[in-house]
Amino acid sequence: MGFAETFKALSDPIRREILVLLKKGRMSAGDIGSHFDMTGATISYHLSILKKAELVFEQKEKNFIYYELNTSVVEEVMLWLSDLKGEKGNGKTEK
Amino acid sequence: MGFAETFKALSDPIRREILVLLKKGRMSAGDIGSHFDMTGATISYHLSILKKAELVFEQKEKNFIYYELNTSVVEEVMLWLSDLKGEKGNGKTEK
DNA sequence: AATGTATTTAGAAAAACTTCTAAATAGAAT
DNA sequence: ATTCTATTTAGAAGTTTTTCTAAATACATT
Repeated sequence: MGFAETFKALSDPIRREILVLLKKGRMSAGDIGSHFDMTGATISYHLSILKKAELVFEQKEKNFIYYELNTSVVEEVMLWLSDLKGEKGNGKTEK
Repeated sequence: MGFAETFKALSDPIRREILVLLKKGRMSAGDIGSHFDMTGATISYHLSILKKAELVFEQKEKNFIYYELNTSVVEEVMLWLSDLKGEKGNGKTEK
């Protein structure tokens, strides 16, 4: 939770691309990594940040770890932006 | 445009708070600064980042500079998130 | 013209971020 | 049990971000 972590996670292009990949469905860390020209360790670092932001969750299976998009947090961010835009809502604000 | 700059701008809590302040209407740099325990120079730095991200625009008047929220970029971010979530929307960006 | 007010720019220091290599962990297959 | 495969953790290097102080700019007022 906390918009700080969520927006920070979204602020990196690699991490946004990972999220877009996950739109199609869950993927293992290795499969995700194969889309980028970086070491597995670096991908693991990015996944850990997405996980901390709760933008993804993981499922261990055999010796793979699958990552899946968590759309509910995406929704929360949209609500914050919607409120910023001055959408009806209840006028509550959070930083 | 460029989501990189936009999300990066949104990733800082001070900058998000500035945007929330601007919900009520335009404010001068000084008025914005008075809400925070930081030097005017630092506020100016944050405003420059919001400006680069086009999340705000400025209007010079006398020797004041007024800042105002740019809701259209907020809207674009919402669309990106909506697409990520797999919304149908207007079908602009499918996969 | 001189001073004051509002804001930005420059430069520097500290903290945070991104990336790598190398090593560690955990489960699967031989 | 040993080795292979998938992934993470640790430590270090380079880069970027955030903040400050001090100086600069620009307009307004005296």
